[in-house]
Parts: sequence; C-alpha cells; structure tokens
Amino acid sequence: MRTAYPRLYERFGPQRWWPAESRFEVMVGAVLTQNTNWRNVEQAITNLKKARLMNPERMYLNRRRLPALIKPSGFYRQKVKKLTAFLKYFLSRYRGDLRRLKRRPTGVIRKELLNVWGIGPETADSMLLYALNRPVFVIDAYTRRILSRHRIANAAMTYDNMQALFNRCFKPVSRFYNEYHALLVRVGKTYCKKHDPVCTECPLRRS
DNA sequence: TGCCAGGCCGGGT
DNA sequence: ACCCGGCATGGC
Repeated sequence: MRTAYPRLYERFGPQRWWPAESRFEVMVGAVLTQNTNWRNVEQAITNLKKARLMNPERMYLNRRRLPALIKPSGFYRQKVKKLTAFLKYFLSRYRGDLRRLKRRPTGVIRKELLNVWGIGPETADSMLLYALNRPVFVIDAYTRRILSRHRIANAAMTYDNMQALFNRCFKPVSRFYNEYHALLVRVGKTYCKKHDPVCTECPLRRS
C-alpha cells in the first residue's frame, strides 16, 4: 500500500482530477456520477452548462428542467431529487456561497452532507476532497476491489474501516489524497474491472 | 448483445 | 446490523 502510489504515478502520471470549471460543478458531478460512467455524466454536465444552470440559485429555480438535462447520466429521476435536496441544503444553510461553506470545519460539513438525502459517504468525501481540498480519502468501488484483490483488505470492510486504513498509513495532505484516489480509479478502469480475475498485468502486483 | 459504470435508499430479515 | 432490489442511460 505504501509503495502503490509511486508506482501508479510513475505508470500513469498526474490525473488532473477533478475535471470541472468550478467547485460547484465538482459537487454536482459527484452526485451525477453515482454508479455511473463518467462519460454519461459529462453529457449531463454539458447540458446543464449550455442551459446556464451550473450555479446553485438558477439550478434550484429551474429545477423542473433538470430531468431532461441530466437524463444522459442515468437514474435521472432519483438524481433530480438528490440535486434538489443538496441545493436546498446549500442555499438555505450557506446561501449557495462556497466561501461561507469553506469556513466550516471538515467534520461539520461531512455530517451535514451525510444528512442530505442522496449523499452518502463517498459522495460527501468526494465533495470535501475535490471541491474543498480537504484531506479526506475517498473510498470507491475500485478502491475496495483493488485492495481486496491484492488482499490488503477484505471485501467485508466498511467504508469507514477502509478509510481509517489509509488515514493510518498516510499524513493528511489533500494534494496527495487527490492524486492517489484518481490513480486508483485509473488503474482500476484498466486492470480491475468487476469480473476480472486477479490480473497478472496489474502494475500493483508484487513481482 | 449483454454487461457495466467514480452509490444510495428503503424495506425486509 | 446486514442484505438485497430498485433506480436508467449510453458505450463498448
């Protein structure tokens, strides 16, 4: 686990996450990408931008247009509900102002986000890490799969367990967490898909 | 062509 | 406390 990062970085280079023009766009993307291919999410985001709704107030006021716009990202009826819940929270609590949100401690924001319908641990942590640059390690399906296939963790570990594992190994540096998670997703996409056997080509494999 | 993608919720045991 | 079905589209 300690040696994984340099190997991944050497192999794949910087991943430039999160691809977005604003922090708000990152948060919207975090919801839209739930169990969804990023390519589909990009179409939805493009639609939102073209409609000039990539901003909290206007997105909320025009929420009736959301179904058609985010349809390509799948699960779209649920996601409209999720975005609306998030917008209501963000607008009522912080006036849709990132500067206000950024003043709050990480733990407080995380709790608030987890309290929003449709935002679970991964989505909350993605927002914290990639929109607010907080040193929070994001655990996703690839991370679980990679760690369990390499027998570093077992599949039964909870989200919080696995996150604690990283926190014990590494100092909380957001740039590093940012790149590390992105690299895990990158290697997972190529070498660790759902039904793949343990892969002999995997750059993480111990030789 | 079927299978999968950067989860989460709610109801059932 | 876990387990599982539902949610939906587009790409390969």
